[in-house]
Amino acid sequence: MPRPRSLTPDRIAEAALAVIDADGLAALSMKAVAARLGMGTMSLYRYVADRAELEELVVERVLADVSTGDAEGTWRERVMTLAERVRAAVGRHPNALPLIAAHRDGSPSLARWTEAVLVVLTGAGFAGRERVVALRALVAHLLGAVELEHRGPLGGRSTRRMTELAAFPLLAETARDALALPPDEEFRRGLDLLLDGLEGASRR
Amino acid sequence: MPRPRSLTPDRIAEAALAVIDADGLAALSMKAVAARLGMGTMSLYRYVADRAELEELVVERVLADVSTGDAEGTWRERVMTLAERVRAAVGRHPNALPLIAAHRDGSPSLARWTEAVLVVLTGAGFAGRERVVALRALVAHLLGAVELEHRGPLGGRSTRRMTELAAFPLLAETARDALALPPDEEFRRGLDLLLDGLEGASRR
DNA sequence: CCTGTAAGCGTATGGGGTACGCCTAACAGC
DNA sequence: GCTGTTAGGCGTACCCCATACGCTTACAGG
Repeated sequence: MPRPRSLTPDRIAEAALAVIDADGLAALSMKAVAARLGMGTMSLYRYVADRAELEELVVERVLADVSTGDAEGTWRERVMTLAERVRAAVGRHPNALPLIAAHRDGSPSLARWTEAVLVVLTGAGFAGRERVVALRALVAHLLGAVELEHRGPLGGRSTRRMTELAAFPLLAETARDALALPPDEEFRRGLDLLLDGLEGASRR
Repeated sequence: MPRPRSLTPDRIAEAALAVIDADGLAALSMKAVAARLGMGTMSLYRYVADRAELEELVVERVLADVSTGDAEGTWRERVMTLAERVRAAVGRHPNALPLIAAHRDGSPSLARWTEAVLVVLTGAGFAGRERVVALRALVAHLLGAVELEHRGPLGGRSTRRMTELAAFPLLAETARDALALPPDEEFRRGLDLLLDGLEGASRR
């Protein structure tokens, strides 16, 4: 038969991710990815329909690293573990975060992850609307926490600037406190607050 | 003196928001905004340094609508009210959500809102690291919930598609349950879970 | 009026995504 | 090995975008 394909979706995603990690999301272009693969720009279109599809490959590549097995302990410990795995995967490619937010609904790996969370929640006694609310609260919390961690406002550059805002004294004070709080601990304690609430709901 | 300015930042933000509301975020361009203001493209640059600054104007315009006064009741009711006001403001311009996520740290209105939340939290007994964690958890939850509400996966088009995923039975079942849950109720109940957890922490 | 200042804008540059069509590499069967 | 077929690789061209630069023009004070 004819000439064999020289690229796999995975190799393409890897190249795109390399561009994003090295030079930021703004540097992602068909040209840059093709160059890193040693091809001309238009050759990429043999493998992806358009830029959006390339972005989806990237997102899936990042989220495919998230394992959904081996979570041990009580249901809340297992939820925590699953959440931390997503956080870790995203943390490996923080520049890709806006892509992940934009394309997460198309990711099979995230669907797999969500199913795993639902297994745990169901085992904990959640069902029907309670379960919907619990799942969405967890996902919202995770999504927002990851976004906050990597895109201000209370975490780094802009936090430092906030410590000087005389007009907002509590904000300045809280920003100072925030600088001393390691991100891991902050994430864990924030999620613990939600899990406390969920535990109350599961007993009701 | 010389010729007077014919535009205000507010009029510019309004025009940009009109483009976004009518034709989506992808339609936002210097040209489209200038056209809506009855000017040539380059005239806009007399008022904003670049596209990023225009986007900041849009974000500030959306968030300036959020009132930080008049919140009544217990501290958790007041936090709920403040959160719902942000959700309502964003809901008025859902297409602008990615911009808000990108530029929220530059918004004075959001700083004002954050200060208001901190006043309530401080009044409830939160201080130091506890307060940092509480604030960040609330903001993360709000940010994530708003994003989930307006950009899938459990809310609309893609939710409907998920009801048919045989490979993920719980996801399909949960998606079906989600379709019957009004967004207002979902938001309120999700935030209530977190507030339950915060209430426990405030008593400790 | 005349002049200085800043508003308004036309043009040009450099980049991006991608439709289209050519050339050619690689394989199957003979 | 020769040949025909198929799809890979890519050059060109188009349109849209942001924006640097410099010209032209409107206005206000002398």
